[in-house]
Amino acid sequence: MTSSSTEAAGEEGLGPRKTDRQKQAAGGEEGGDKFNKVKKPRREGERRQREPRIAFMTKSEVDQLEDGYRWRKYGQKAVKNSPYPRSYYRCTAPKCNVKKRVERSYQDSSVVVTTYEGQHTHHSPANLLRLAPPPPTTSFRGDLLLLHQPSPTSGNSNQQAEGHGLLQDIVPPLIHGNQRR
DNA sequence: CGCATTTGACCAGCGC
DNA sequence: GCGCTGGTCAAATGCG
Repeated sequence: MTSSSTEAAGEEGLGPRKTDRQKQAAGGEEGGDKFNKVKKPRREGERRQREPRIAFMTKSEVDQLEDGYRWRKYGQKAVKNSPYPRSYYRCTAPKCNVKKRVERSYQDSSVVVTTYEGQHTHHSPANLLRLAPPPPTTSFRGDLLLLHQPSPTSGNSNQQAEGHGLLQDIVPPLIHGNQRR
């Protein structure tokens, strides 16, 4: 976190999101418009949309990889490339717009592809708890495969070093196989 | 009671 | 121009 920071900057956005979705299944007489645009009005600042997407494979049987942060599942969709559905997680922190995308490998059901988007702006709850439970036998961290991120920007060679030190930045060294729930 | 999860619906972008 | 996929939100429900 000292330098790097790609660009992120963040702050902004998340403003005009009042558009009430209000499903048509409510009450009944709504008349007028049935639904307003309720999607991402990302329009301001054309110089955006370049967050560091880090995708890496992790050999694990559970989707909820305890990386030290609390994730709230906000969606699930089935992709065509995989017979398994893809789960979308988001950091529970209000100021943390970090998103996580968990998908199972279509070849190895024991391997899940986790794609992190953004960086945490707060400390991990696990750190505050100071939990230090020694994992008994779970050693899924042994297999970590870095995936490359294709750069859509044509003409601009955007293929910099792959992850490397970046991984340690997004993955805190605090992983305990303690699963609640 | 609170929080996390689940499911459905809708939109936006891209491809053909 | 239309279709499809992917992505996100919103409300409801269940469990602790």
